[in-house]
Formats: sequence, C-alpha cells, structure tokens
Amino acid sequence: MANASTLEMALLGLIGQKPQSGYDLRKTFATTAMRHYSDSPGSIYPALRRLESRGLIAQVNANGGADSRKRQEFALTGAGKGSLVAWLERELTRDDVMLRLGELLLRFAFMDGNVPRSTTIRFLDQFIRELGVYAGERRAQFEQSSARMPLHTGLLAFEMGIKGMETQLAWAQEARTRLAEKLP
Amino acid sequence: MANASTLEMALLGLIGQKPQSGYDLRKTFATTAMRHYSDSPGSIYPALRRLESRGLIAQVNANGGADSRKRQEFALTGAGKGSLVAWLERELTRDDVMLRLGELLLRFAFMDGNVPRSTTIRFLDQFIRELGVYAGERRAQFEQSSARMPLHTGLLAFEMGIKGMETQLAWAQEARTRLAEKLP
DNA sequence: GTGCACATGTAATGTGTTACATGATTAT
DNA sequence: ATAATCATGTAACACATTACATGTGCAC
Repeated sequence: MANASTLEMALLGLIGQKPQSGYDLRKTFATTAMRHYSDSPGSIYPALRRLESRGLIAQVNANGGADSRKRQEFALTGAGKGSLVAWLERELTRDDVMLRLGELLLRFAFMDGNVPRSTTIRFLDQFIRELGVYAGERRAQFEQSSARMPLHTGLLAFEMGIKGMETQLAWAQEARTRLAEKLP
Repeated sequence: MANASTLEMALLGLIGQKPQSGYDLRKTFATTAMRHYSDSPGSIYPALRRLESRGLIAQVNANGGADSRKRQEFALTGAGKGSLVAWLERELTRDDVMLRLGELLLRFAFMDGNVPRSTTIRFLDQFIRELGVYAGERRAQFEQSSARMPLHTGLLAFEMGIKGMETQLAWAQEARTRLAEKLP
C-alpha cells in the first residue's frame, strides 16, 4: 500500500483548502456531503498524526507553550501539497472506474485550486472513456441475462448499478462541456 | 459491532443460493458485478471460518477422510438462513440511506427466494421515502450553494452525488411498480 | 515431467470503529 | 458553579490487504 488511504487524501484536500484543526475536520465530516467518512476522533486524530509524521502537514497555530488540550491547526507543507497534486494527477485506470468511483469523485472535487483546468478536462476525458467501455459491457451482460431468465431482485439490483454508471457518464460529459467553455 | 460485516452477508447470501466452496466464491467476486469485494484468499477463507465457527454455515461435501487440500463446499445451516433473513428484514433507517446505499442494494438483490414479495415491496417503500427526503434536502442545499458561488469542481461533484440518488430513487419507484404487478 | 489451473491457508501490517477518558472554554 | 460545547486523545478489537506458502489434479 504505497498509497495513502482515501481518508488521508480527504484530509489533505480539506486542509489544502484552508488550515484546520482535527475538530474542524470532524465537523465537516459530520455535517456535509462527506458524511460517509466517520467523524469519530479515533479515525481522524491518528490519521492527522500519520500525515504529520510523514511531513505532509504541520501545525501552524501560535500555540504559546503549554499545548495540552488546545486547538491545533494544521496546514499543508510543500510536500503535502505535492502529494495531493500527485494524487490528483494520477493516471486513471480501468480498475479505478470499476472499483473506486467514490475516490475518483473525491479527486475531481479537489481539482479546482490545485491543478490547472486542462488537467481536470483530461481527467474527465479519461473517465468518460473508461466508464463508457465498462458501463457498455455491463449493459450488454445485463440485456443477455434478462433475456434468459425472469426478472428478479438480483437482476434489478444489477440494473440499478448500471443505471448509476450511466448517470455518472452523462454527468461527466455535461461537466466536461461546462468546464471547457470557460477554459481561458 | 453486533452486525456481521457486509462481506459476511454477501457470503451468506451467495451460499444461500447454492452450496459453494471458498474458491467458487472468489471466482464470483472476481468475475461478476460483485467485483468490489476482494477475491483475495486472505479475506474470504477467514470470513468463512468465522461464519462456520458461529454455526451459520457448515461443510456439506462427502469429503472422504484425508481432507488436505480438497474442495470444501459450504451450505447454510438453519441458523445461517435465519441470520440472512433477519438481515434482509431489518428496518431501514435514515442512516442506511445516507451511509450504506451499497449494503441496501445487496440486501435487495438477495431478497428473492428468501423473503416474501410483500417484504420486498415494503423495503422499496421505505427506501423511496427515506431517500426521497434525503435527496430533496441535498438538492435544496446544492441549489443554494450554486446560487451563492461560482461553479467549481467541488460543487459539480456534489451535484453528481445528488444525481446518483435521484437515479436510484427513480429506479426504486419503477422496480416497485414492476414487482407489485406480479404480486400474486 | 513440467506447467497451469484448482484450492486452501497463514503472517504481517495498517487502519477504521467503538468506547472510554479528559482537559479547556463559554454561557447561564 | 455547573452544564454544554469545544477539543484531543488512547485502548481493544475486528477486519481487509498483501505477500507468502503449499498441496492437488490434469493436460501436453
């Protein structure tokens, strides 16, 4: 596992937007669309310590002397910013599309402000291509299956998965158009 | 964690469809729409041992005597079937819809053959109600945000999440209609 | 008789979850 | 002063992943 976990990347991305404390991050996870990350201290504080020990984030508050239970704000270091950008710029693989759609969406969400617009467009192009192939294969497989056997909940669930991919595909195409319009 | 993991439930559901070996299950995870479960032996064999030790599955092959590296098939026990059905029948909560959509889809997929059609319909009704409320709230929040600030990738990703929910909502409504038609 | 698919397992590691614990600050 | 909220942390546990290890049976 040379790569950091997606929780760590979510933390890097958020801290990159503005320096924050562990408590701030927990609040974000508890109250926004990033709800599916746990807001429990047992996940976030250890993750912050790991990022700190790897030199990707550093404390920035003018924390007098006695630091016992005071607010500790973190900001990205140069290395942290580099690590974030490297993650955002990673080549997108078929496996990413098949297994890690959520992570791809997180990457996309953090692109503004961290990578040039052209990188975002290229990401969407790759995304559209890979997801198009995969969704097409699944759709064909579903048509075959549903012709051969009566409709049951297993098949319906399979269809739901495919419809989800098709929605994401349509969204990506529209997003690409919208972003390309204001490229300059 | 009173509940078994979702991997364990996936295994119970598959074994409930027909007795299978660990290797069969790995193949299923490696080649079907259930790809996002790891097909690594390090996850599946220990999970099978756990289910066996809890008495939810049992070996069924006429395994002569020397059992060294032979194929070992498992089937659901009575307790296993009971555990599977209890999971399928669990009341659906708001949190399930917000955080565990994948698990809900898995539950739905396994309903045929394990619970009566009326239970499946009730599940969809609850799903539609809870997801409708949640997706509506998110949509309103998105409209507010996108009116207040310029469109950026974070907002676009947020919108994608909402569109996914709306797709699932529409699918659930159609599935409910289709299943209710052939209730008798 | 060598290679490949079948088939099952263990050990090391990382990390997320839950539950518990505690100090600091602010409002009443 | 006392309750609520802010804020950080630890310990026990379960689990997934990766890499490694090993045996079986068949085809060529």
